[in-house]
Amino acid sequence: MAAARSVRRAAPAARKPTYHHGDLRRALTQAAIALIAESGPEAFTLREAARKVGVDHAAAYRHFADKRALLVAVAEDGFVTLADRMQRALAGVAPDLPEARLQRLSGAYVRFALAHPSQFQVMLGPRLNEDGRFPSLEAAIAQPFGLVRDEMARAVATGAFAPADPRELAVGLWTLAHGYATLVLSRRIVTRSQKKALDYFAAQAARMLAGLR
Amino acid sequence: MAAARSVRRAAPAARKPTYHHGDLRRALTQAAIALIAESGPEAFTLREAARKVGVDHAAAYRHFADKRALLVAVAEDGFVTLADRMQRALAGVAPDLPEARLQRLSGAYVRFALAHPSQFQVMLGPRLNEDGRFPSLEAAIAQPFGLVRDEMARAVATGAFAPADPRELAVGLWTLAHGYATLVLSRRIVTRSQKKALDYFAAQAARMLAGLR
DNA sequence: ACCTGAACACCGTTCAAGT
DNA sequence: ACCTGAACACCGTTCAAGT
Repeated sequence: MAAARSVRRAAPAARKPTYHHGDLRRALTQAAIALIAESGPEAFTLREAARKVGVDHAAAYRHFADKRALLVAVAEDGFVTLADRMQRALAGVAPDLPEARLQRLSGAYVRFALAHPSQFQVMLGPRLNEDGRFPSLEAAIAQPFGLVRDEMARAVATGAFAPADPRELAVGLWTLAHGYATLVLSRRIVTRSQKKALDYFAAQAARMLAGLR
Repeated sequence: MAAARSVRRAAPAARKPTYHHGDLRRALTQAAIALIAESGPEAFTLREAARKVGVDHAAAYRHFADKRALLVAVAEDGFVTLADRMQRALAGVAPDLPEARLQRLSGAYVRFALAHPSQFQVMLGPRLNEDGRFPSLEAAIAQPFGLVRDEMARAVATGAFAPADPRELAVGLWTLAHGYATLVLSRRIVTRSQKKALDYFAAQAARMLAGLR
C-alpha cells in the first residue's frame, strides 16, 4: 500500500498533463498484471491500475465493461503465455515418445503456475466466466488443452497407450497437473524447493502415464 | 443485494433491542456460511453477516481479529463436515477392498465440493493461511487427508498395491480429486449432470488406482 | 466484558461535463 | 472519441463511548 503510493509519487514532474494514451486498454492490462504479480489478485484494485498508468480511474470504463472484464484480459494474456511455454517444452522431444512429451506438457503447466502464481489464480481460480460472458476466455484455454489431447490421441493411435478416449485421458492428466498446482500454491502440499515440487509432480505424472500403457 | 436488504427488513418488530447474544461468534460463523452459500465467497461481506445476525458490524471485531479470521472459521467448519462425509462413505465397505474404499473416500471429497461449492472455495481456494496464522486450519485439513493416507498404507502393507510411500500415493489421489473438483467448479470441465460428473471422476480415479497394483 | 455510533480511508460504478 | 471530476452507495477497520 505504501509501495502503491510511492509509485504515484515516483514521477511527479515526468507525468505531464498529456492525458492521451496510444493504447490505454493494453496499458491498463499490463499494469494489472504487474500489480497482481506484486500483491495477489485479492488485493487488486481497478483504481490502482489507473493510478499506475496515470489516468483517472473512470477512464478504464471506456475500455472495460467492469473490473471483471479487466481481469479477463489478464487471464487471456496468461493463457497465451501458457500455451507458448507448453509448446516450447516439446522442442527436441521426438514425436514417438508420447510419455516424455506428456511429461513435458504437464510439467510446463505446473511450472507456469509456480512461476506466475497470481496470474494463474486469475486464470483458473474464481469463476471468471460463470455467466458465459467472455467466450474468448474459453477459446484461450482450448489451445493449451488441445496440445495435451493431441498428444494423447497420437499415443493411443500408435499403440503406446491402451485404447481409450484421448479426450478423457487428457482431462485426467490436466486434472492431476491442475490439482497439484493449486495445492502447492495454497500450501497444502509443501516442498523444500520449487525444483523439488516439480520433481515430485513428475513422479506423480509418471505413475499416471505408466498406467495408461 | 436487494435480497440482502429484504433480510434486514424481514423482522422489523421481532428484533427487539435485546443486544445480547449467547454465542455471537458462532452466530456470525453460521450467518457467513449461509451468505457465502447464497452469493459466493467473493461477494461475502463482514457487514452483511453482522446485519443478518442483527448486530452492529463493529461487534464482530470482539470475536474475530479481522474478516479473514471469520473466513477461517467458515473453512474449519467445512473441514469437519468433509471429514465426516468421508468417514461415512466408508461404511459397509470391507477393509480388505482398498480400491473400493479409496474410491469412496475420493468420491466423497468431490461430492462435498459439488454440494458446497462456495464453502469448498473458502476452504481450499485462496491462500487463507499463507502467513501461517491459524494453525488450527492445518489441523482441520490433516484429518480428511489422514483417512486417505491410512487406506493407502493398508493397501501397500497387504500387498494390494505395489510397494511405495503411502503418503505419496495419498497425495496423488488427493491431487486428482482436488483438481477435478476445482475444474468442475470453475466450469473448465462441463458435464450434463452432477451424477455424470461423479461417474466421470470415478472412472478417472479407477484408472489411477489400477495403476498402483 | 460486550456492544454501539461515528469516523476514516478506501472501493466499484455512474454520469454530466470538458477537450 | 476519449478522458476528467464529482458523486453515490458501499466496504474493512478503528476507537471512544455507552451499559
